[in-house]
Amino acid sequence: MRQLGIGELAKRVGMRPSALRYYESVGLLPSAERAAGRRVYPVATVRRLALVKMAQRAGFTLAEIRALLDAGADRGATRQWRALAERKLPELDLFIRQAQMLRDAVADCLACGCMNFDTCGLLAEDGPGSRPGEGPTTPGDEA
Amino acid sequence: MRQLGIGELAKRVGMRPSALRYYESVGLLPSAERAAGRRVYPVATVRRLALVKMAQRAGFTLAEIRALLDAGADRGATRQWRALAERKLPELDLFIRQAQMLRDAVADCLACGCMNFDTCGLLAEDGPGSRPGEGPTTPGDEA
DNA sequence: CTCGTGGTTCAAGCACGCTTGAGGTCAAGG
DNA sequence: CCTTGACCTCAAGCGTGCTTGAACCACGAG
Repeated sequence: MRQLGIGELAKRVGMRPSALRYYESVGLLPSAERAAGRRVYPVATVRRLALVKMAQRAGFTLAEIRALLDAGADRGATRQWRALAERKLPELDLFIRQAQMLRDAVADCLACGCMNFDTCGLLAEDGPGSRPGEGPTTPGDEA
Repeated sequence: MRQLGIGELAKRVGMRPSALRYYESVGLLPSAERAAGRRVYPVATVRRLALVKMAQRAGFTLAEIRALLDAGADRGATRQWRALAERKLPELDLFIRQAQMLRDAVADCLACGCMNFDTCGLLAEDGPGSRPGEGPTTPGDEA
């Protein structure tokens, strides 16, 4: 069984078939081969989708993920991929650090028995508030 | 200057005033004091908003964040907060691990000179695909 | 006094990421 | 044969998280 139907693929990656069709429609998945009209996926797609989900949770938009995955499809796209990747790496780092801070905050708050974030003594007076490297929403961003 | 106008607060946290009004409207920020009809925020709000952004990036919905922040407002909410926090902690951990995997994947791909994720040899054949603890969504699959 | 700036409310609109519904095809099984 | 069920397409709908627009108010500078 090196090929998967859409239902089975969906089950494997924990999504709904409709989501996979949607991904195809927006170019995040290549148009799947059809057998008797039905989509048939190579098993490798599971991997691709795992990457997609990971990137998504890390705050990438589907468009960005598509850019990352598709790079290399033509020459010059590689350049784009490197650019995007290099731009995103520090963001990703920042993001991980923040996630850890949040995790620790939640854990500490649970441990210290305080009632919430705001009130928690462990969290008092430290925040920078505005961070560099993630400027005010800079919209003209993606393609 | 221990008080901030909405514009200034927005600038400090890198958001738009409209977003802050929206947060107030959905109860994520307490209804701000008014001076001559205008919202005036204590500086501490900067911290609260930093927490909000952090949690948001970590995949919490605004409703969940509100729950986390507001817990303690009344008795019994504390129970809820603990429950939510305990439920979210492992999620947060999983999430951080995944973010790190992604980060490393991106970094490795950049380093190895491959063209993209899919093609990258460093990433070949390892994925579990479906993870436990985040089950296959299973809501009466399709029609 | 008038203007500009920056605030107010409320309703509507938008982008993203899917889901749902209508209407149809195909293949196996009772 | 005829139903069942998984799949197909296409269009419309939905939840979240804001933004935008219209219409109005308040304050300070020129």
